[in-house]
Amino acid sequence: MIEKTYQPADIEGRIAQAWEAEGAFKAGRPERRDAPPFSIVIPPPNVTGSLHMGHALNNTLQDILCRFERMRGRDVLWQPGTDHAGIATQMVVERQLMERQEPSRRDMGREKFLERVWQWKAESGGVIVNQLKRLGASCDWSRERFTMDEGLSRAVVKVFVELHRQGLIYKDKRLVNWDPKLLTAISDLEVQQVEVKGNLWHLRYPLDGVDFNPDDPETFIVVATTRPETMLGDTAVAVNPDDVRYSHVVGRHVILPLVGRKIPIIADLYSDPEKGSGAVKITPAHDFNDFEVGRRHNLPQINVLDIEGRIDLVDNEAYLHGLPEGAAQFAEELHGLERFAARKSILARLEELGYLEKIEPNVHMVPHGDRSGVVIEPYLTDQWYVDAKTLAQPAIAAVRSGATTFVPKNWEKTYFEWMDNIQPWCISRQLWWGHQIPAWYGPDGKVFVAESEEEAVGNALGYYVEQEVITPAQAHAMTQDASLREGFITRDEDVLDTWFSSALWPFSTLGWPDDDTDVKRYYPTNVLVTGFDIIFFWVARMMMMGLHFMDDVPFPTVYIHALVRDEKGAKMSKSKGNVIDPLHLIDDYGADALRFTLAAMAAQGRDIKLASSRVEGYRNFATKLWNSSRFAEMNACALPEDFDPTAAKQTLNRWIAHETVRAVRDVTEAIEAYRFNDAAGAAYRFVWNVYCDWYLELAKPVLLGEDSPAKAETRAMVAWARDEILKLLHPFMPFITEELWAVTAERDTLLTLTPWSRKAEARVEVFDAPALTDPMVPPVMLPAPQVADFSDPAAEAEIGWVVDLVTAIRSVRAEMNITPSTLTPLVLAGASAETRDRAQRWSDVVKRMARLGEISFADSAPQGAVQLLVRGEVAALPLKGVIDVAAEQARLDKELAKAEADIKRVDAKLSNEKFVANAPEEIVEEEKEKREAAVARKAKILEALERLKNAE
RNA sequence: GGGCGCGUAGCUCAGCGGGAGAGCACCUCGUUGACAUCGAGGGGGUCACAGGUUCGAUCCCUGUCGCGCCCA
Repeated sequence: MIEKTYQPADIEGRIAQAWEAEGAFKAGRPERRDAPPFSIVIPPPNVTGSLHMGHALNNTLQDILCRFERMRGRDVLWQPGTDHAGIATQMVVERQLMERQEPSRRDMGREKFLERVWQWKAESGGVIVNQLKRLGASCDWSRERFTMDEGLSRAVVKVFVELHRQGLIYKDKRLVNWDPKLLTAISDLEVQQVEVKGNLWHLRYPLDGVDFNPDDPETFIVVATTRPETMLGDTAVAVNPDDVRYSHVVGRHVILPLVGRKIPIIADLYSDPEKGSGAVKITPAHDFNDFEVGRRHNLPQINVLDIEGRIDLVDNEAYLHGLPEGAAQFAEELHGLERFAARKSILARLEELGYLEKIEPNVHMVPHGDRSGVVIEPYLTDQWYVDAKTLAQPAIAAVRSGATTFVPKNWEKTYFEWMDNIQPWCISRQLWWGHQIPAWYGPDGKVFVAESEEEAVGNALGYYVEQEVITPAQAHAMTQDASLREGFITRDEDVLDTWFSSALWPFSTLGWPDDDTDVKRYYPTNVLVTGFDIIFFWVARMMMMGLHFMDDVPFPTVYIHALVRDEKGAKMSKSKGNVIDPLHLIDDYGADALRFTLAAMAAQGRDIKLASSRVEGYRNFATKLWNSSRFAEMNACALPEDFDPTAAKQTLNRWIAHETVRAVRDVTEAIEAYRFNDAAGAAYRFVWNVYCDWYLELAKPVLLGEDSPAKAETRAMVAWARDEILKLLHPFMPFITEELWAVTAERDTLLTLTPWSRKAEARVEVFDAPALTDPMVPPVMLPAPQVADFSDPAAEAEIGWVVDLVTAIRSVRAEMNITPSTLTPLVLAGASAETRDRAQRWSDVVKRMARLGEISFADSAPQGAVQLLVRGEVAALPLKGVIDVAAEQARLDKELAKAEADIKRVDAKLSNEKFVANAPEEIVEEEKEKREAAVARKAKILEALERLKNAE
């Protein structure tokens, strides 16, 4: 029995358990061993994260595809899991330690701290996974993976070692985005540019060989800078080669104020004549652009900050090199000053000595760490890098050749732009939580990279024996006893960027490198579903690693979906400025309503601004579906064995079969094309505006009438169409459809494993060695194909007439303010034989739905009647005395004007020679038909007006 | 400064070469036996603006204005 009211909260948990108990979402179910696989890897959410609207959308769309393909008979693997989120997780645990007033990370040491992280992960790391389950995500949860798992860690080590061996991973001294609070390098993508009101300080750098005089511009050159404190590390002044103001000084030198270093004036295009003074100081160790300029001109790199962003000059060889007497004292005075304090101090000194020309307010972008919130320091350090440029080449080629395509296609441009300008990928992080880099150093700093410590130590000891640094006996002892080699051979302390492991996700989760059974079956995956902000994070890196290690793209299709405006609120709701929490929406309206809303709004290429009223609207849709199933149940509608909808006798039943087949086709094709909003829209309209509004209403007289073959057939058809609807909606609304599936009949299987109906026009082919990368391989478990091709234009014409007639009468009744209790007679004037037949067949229904009394026929409409045009014929409501003649006249006049306007417009077109000559034939034909129809309409309206006049 | 995208009904959004649609809101009517989380009917839009291409432009092109995002 179906419950009286639809209560999503009551069914969702129970249904989820049913799926779980059946193992419905497990990949490799025995009966699908020979089915073509369909696989998706989830873009692994951050283990510290919780479900936001973006996740809800992303996973709803993946789930629609997975459920759809599962119902089409494929062996679906939706691979779930989370990533270990190095910085974020480490920060969460550190905060926890602080709150509990426990020893800090550094106090407890690395090993103890990592234990605590794992403990945290065990206790709180699964939050988002459970939230995804509430959403209904049909992942194979038994295969859940974590980037720090043993298996995935082995993949990481193997990839690192192999890339290192191939020269694609190397150690280099370059500028990185340094977080002086977290004390680690971070990626470009973790840096946020924030607009800051600062200043542009104009500094006078005295020219070498002349006496500096602040009042004589001939004795100095002015440079403008936003970061005066970095002047300590300046190694040149650059001017634009085309800037005539400075051409005479190129090649000369300046003496760096305060410091006393003699540095050259160079010509470089980087210097923009329009900006500041046109001359710019070059600090290769503290600015990314300057770093490049420095490389072009072989400038020294002088780092003047320590890891915490404090001035670091004492014992700084690079800085002190070549400085005059007294430099050491100046160095001591500034040493240890925090960078912003140093700025003040340096500016004060410059001003005092006449080196500060002016201060100009300046708004500019300053990089901030998205986790720490502090200003990021471009910082010169030794880090590990991936040669991304080399790895990117095949990844670029794969998209150019179409081996991987983006949907929508315009995102390929973004992809290319990034890939073409890709920089070396800094993969080391100065953190503890993550994959520790498999590199060991000897006493001279020589690096040994290997998959295991034993191997690395063996290689190292062998090398140092050969170099006669140690004796073979010492080496042997060190091999045996790790404590003996302490301080001699040490492991790199750093860990790898989280994205390094995420890049391997499409194959590491399948068991690589330990077992390639699943790799063979499920790689490449069929599609990656993600937001565009993630193209750089995941798509590019997965492409590079997949192509390099699997020799194939990780996915032939990348579906990029819209962004749901998030917690910043600016876009969410103008009035409230609040986030909409998907879990609250699930509480309020059910997961199905939320999912359907997201799907319905997921039009390609547009952001989603979600209004909860939309969710409410789709919850009402779910209720509608629920109640229509109740109606079917109350009328004992059940599907008999071997029911063949195409063999139905009743026109109404043939009509709904026809409409159902069409809906199945529309929905199927839309999902195939990733047009989720069209799919949802087609299903919605069919269920509500076709099945509920008309089919069930038109079927009521039969269902409420006496038993007959027609009634039996109708009961069967109501049930058949309902089942088709449940299947059609299941990918979108899995919970309610599964529940209704269970309570409306005895079922062999869960709905989620029930075959999808075959769409019309699909090629009926036996599954035969398809390309496994084709996401739209025909399914193997196909039901009766004859249904797919069914179509009945005659039934469509007849029911269409009924619908039009009822609608027209209702409309005019409302317009004339005729109360529902007034039953009006209907006269069909000059009706064709076909119309007479139809009218007789549908008399009961039309009477009931249009609130009619008797239906009769006449040659022409009675005098003083309201006359309606239904499919070219006149339907008259004799309402003498009831209607307002003047109002009816006005109504007809309006219609007449409309018809005349139509004729005029079409005539304008048809009389245009160019239109007739240039427009496609079918368009011209269409216009002619439109004209004929309008002319006929006009004639009928004129007749009607005439009769109205006579009535007066 | 460069790139991408968006300005369509009061609100949130579809459509995108041949006289514009949905959900919500609004107005009128409805206690008929699936459903008031409902039913019937209705009002409401020079599709930002200006040019151009075209037989024809909300849709394609150019520019302007407004807004958003990404990258410098």
